[in-house]
Amino acid sequence: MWLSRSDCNCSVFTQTPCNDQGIICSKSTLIYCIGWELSDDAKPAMVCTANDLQGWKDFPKGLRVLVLDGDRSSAAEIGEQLEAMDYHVSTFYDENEALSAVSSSPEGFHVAIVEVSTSSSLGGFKFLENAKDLPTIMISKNQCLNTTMKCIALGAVEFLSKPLSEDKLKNIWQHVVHRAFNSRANGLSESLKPVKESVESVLQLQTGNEQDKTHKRTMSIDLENVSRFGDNDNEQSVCDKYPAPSTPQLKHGTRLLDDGDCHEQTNFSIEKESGEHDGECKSVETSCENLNAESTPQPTEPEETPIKEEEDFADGSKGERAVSLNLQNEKFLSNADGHTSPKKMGVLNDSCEIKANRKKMKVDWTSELHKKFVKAVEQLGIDQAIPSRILEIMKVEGLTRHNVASHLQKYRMHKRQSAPGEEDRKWHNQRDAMQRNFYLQRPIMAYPPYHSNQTISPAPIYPMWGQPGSQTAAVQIWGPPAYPLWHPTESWNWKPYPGMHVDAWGCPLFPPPQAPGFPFNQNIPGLHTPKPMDYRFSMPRSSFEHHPAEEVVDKVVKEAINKPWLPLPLGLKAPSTDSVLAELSKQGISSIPLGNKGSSAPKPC
DNA sequence: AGCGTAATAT
DNA sequence: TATATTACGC
Repeated sequence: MWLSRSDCNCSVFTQTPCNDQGIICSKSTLIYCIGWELSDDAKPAMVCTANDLQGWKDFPKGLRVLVLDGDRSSAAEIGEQLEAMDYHVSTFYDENEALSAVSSSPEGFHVAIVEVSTSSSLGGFKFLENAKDLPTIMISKNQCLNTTMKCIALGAVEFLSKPLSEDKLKNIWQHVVHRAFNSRANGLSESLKPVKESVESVLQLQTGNEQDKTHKRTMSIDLENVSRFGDNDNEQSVCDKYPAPSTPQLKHGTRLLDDGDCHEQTNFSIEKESGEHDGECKSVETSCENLNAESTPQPTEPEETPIKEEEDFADGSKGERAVSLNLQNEKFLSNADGHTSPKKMGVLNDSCEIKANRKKMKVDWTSELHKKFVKAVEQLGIDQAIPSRILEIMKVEGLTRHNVASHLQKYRMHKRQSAPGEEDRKWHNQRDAMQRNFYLQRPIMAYPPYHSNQTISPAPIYPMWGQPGSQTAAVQIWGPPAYPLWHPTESWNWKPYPGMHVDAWGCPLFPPPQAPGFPFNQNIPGLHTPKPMDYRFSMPRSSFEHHPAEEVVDKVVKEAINKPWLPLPLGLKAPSTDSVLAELSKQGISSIPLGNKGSSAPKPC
């Protein structure tokens, strides 16, 4: 059985197969409709029986729409379309008339549709700026991104291109409901309450709350009863910060951030959809997090735990938030998905913070924490260093034996894989690379992968949110990042020459060359070998970026260095002492501190 | 039960 | 990628 659009006027309902209980409205649909997401326990509520659909009967009939279009024929056409949908239409050709109508009768309109023309007057903008209490949809014949952006920036809830179709118009009620549910509690105007209550009422019926069935009524009636939608106080309503969902069918300027995987207009994947709403419906997160909280064990003192929590973002990628402990201050890493949008910044953190306490948490092995760890390991000695004892010595609240075991596993692996004295640098370099990468790429938003290495791109049809060479663009558009960048003094990862610091794996040996096999790879033709001075500014040289030959050589050389007691692999000759010394001399190294530190020295067989 | 390790998941 | 989780053998 399928839910057809005609069965339910809520036109964003996705068509979802269901069991014989009735009709399943998708999760995303409900988010759109009601502004909050039902918990897993309440999932049966998403099963709409034919009877329940009565609650939405005639919805959204009666929506009062103000139309402002200087072009009379165009205005008439829009009016006809809207009336055909049982909306009540008030048409204006002049922004001043429209504004005075709104101010004299604020209860008269639920939503405005305003034409903005690039050629003639700026009346549309004037109306937009002066009727902030009214959810306003801007329309234009020209799909100019600049205009679109301006409209949205000025507070429009949506931008639609003309000609308007029924598909475009039938979802405009969402903006009304969205505003009703997303105004601050203290800013919720009396006129919004009926809308909210109506929706709640119907939804409670759907959740099987029998006692509410007596209050069953249709949305069309409730919309008629709404007096007005404006906020009474001067406080900016939340909806200004979280625009209502765009009409799903449309691919216009406001959805340029789509990463190319736009689905059929009414066929959103639940995962993606719910992700997109992470930032828009606070109550969505609250409800589902409560559930998560019950199943996810919490640290005894979360505020003292070096914990990160992961956040899912719209594109499925994740960001992390570090909730710091007694070791350092809280720092936000924000999302690394490059998909940041204004609606996800700033106030949005409210919901994110709620979320923060729910999800699995990661230990952020910061420099200091790692130091503590290493200190404990060294104190215990390599033989006695077992997770439980390390944990005892570290005395970090919130840290679990499992955390330590996991870190210990990695620690030992690194010790095994790295040459003595090289470990430290290697460890640091890895994090260096990662975080340089993080720093460089973070501001790049929604940048197609095939552009990633492009330094000169053709004039884009749409603006890029950031690209190599213009990374500041995104920041300029959306304001400063919501996350502080890594602070050098706080992080071991930003030391200019991390290898010179002995706070991790062992004793540093050399200034950081590009790869362990420094005497060799520099002689391989075609390999880019930055000078030491370039080191800090070069892009991270992960194994993925290495030339395959370089990677192989690195591996072989590393092996040879790690296990000098083994014969050299076939085809690899030991460098002559002279060549090594010459190379070292070239790099400004006159002596080699071969002394290894403590137990980290490998014992030859 | 705790540990080490490897594989796998997040 | 880093870290967590899991499975397994000890």
